[in-house]
Amino acid sequence: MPANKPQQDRAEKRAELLSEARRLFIEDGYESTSMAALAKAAGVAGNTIYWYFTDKDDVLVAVLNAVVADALADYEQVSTAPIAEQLLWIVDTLQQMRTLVSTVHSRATRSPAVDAWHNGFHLMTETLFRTTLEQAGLSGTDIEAEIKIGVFTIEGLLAHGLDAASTRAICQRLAQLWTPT
Amino acid sequence: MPANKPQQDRAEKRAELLSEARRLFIEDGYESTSMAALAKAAGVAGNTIYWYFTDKDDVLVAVLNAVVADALADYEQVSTAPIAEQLLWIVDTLQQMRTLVSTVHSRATRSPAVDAWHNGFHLMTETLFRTTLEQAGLSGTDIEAEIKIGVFTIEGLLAHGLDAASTRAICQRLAQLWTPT
DNA sequence: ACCTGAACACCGTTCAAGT
DNA sequence: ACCTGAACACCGTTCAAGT
Repeated sequence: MPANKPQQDRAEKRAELLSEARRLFIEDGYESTSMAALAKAAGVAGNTIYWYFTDKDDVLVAVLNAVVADALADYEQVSTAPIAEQLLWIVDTLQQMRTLVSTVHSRATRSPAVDAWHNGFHLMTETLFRTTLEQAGLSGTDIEAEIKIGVFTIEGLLAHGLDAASTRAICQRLAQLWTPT
Repeated sequence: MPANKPQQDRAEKRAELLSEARRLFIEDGYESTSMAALAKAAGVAGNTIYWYFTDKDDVLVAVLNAVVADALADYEQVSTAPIAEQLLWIVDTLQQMRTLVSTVHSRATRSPAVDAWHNGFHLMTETLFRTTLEQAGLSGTDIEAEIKIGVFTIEGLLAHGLDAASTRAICQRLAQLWTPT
């Protein structure tokens, strides 16, 4: 009868490990968090993690998905706001994974799993931008170039952690670029 | 009498180690190149490197300086070309350190030496952009925002290695943004 | 001053053994 | 199915010993 009970427990334990990983990766960084430290924080032996995740990069991908899922869940709040406000919101929301941006780029060159996640994230972001730009009535052959400029700028803002004033100015300049005169 | 002869030899040997490091870091990546592999390629014992460099990050900084120095030496060729051509040249030239871009961002969070280099590089690039934009007759309060957008876009192009057509389109769109109508 | 072999502390991961 | 202690191969770095 209880055919899904153990699965329930398994999912819960995985979620616990994931929660600890998310906290440690964001607080201390991916490289600074050893599998031993993660296991200790979760109260299990070092190698137990490998029963729930294939390797350390798999933990990273799970953390990234969790952070992005939370962000998307809150997106509706601003989905109808002006473009500049949307951009600012995206940067602020994803700022929590500031330290993970460089990690993703670094690991993507070595881990196929992280590379796949990175490609998917860019695809999603560019689709989001394209929709927004088209709704704003933008047209022309340069729309693809503008999307890339937008994505790269967001990525740069995330990675470098500028002060609030600069961040705001850049988002507004970017939005202005996309507002037909 | 030969007070500078040993220094000469020392500089040569350091240059040899640096040359091997530059090749290996760019070909195989920073993380994939162990200090042991670097030493073997240079024909010395593993720990000999530490007499010429303080640590692995110090080798990285030396490699980065060498690559940028070579690039700047060639810059005069295009310093009077149109802005779009200048941007394209910068991306093409620095493309050789494509794999190192993510490494720099990743290591900057852990190594003060790499962080210092990274800050200096951004300062240099932004100064270069500012000069170019002012010469182009651009003014306004948004000039700082535009510089950042430019730098982040270049960085994104370097890190992601887009195809030639996309790269060209983005550089032209960026240059167009900076050309007063 | 320069170079080395050997050791150190750490890392992600694997494996045989338990329940 | 799930968890563990112990081991493995590797890493950057240090140190005592040589010349």
